[in-house]
Amino acid sequence: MRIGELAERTGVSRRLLRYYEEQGLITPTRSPNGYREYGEPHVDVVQQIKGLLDAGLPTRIIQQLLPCLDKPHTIYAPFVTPEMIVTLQHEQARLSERIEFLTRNRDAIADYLGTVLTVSERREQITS
Amino acid sequence: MRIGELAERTGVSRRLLRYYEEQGLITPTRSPNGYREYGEPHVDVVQQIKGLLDAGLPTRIIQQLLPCLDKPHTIYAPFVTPEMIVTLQHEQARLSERIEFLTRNRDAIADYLGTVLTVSERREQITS
DNA sequence: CTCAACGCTCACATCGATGTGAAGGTCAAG
DNA sequence: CTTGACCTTCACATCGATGTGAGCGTTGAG
Repeated sequence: MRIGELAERTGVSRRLLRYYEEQGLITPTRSPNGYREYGEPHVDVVQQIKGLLDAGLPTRIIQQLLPCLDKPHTIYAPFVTPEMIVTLQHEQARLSERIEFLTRNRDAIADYLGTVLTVSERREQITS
Repeated sequence: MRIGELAERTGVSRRLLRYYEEQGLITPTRSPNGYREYGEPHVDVVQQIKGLLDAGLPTRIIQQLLPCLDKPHTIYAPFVTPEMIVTLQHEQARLSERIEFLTRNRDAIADYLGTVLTVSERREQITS
């Protein structure tokens, strides 16, 4: 498919799709006329990228992460340098921290909402 | 304490502390001479802000979140408008999505690392 | 053939989070 | 009284993620 269709199916603008490519996150092939050609798997990859970006990860990290996020679990082991492993472990730890932090905050909000809602319920009973 | 100490204790630059204030996230008092004066609780708040920012939340959301993230669980209920509640519920949902997404990805990396490490162990046994 | 809809590249604009520095005020130690 | 280490405001710079548009090529339908 071409860039327009992919944009529509992923909700990511054409501009950004080209940007992702520039950042080395996706590498579509080119038709003879120079048009970018995307395959079906790109839909998932782009959504993955979008999600990670939304989650606050920078593209240069996403680039490191992507190769180990595909389903068929291809073994890239021979190409994996020790440095990459270290980077991945490091990133994994950072992800965990982030998750923990967000969870704590979400739970705090839940608590708060719980309290607030109970109180306003009580108030409703009184005023009614 | 003044801005320098707070910066040192939180690891957040003076510049950013002023920026947070400009964004309405913290409101230090002023000494007669115009210097910003921070209290002990600001240390925690600033670290909270830093964490949320690192987690990818924009300041305008953090501003909404902060009032319900303090420990003594003050009841702000009387001041809470229905719109704010809706916003909070919405933000809570978004946080959950983010958490879920990050968790999935972290686990995928864990899987990958698991596989890669096992393979390289096996290789070591062979070559040794 | 022409026109609309799409694609391409390139470049400049914006926005939020930050850095950096200028020009000046405050204050404590020597 | 001076010097150095703070503080102030203001403004411009940068960086990453995005938008927008100009100028031009491609393609398919009428």
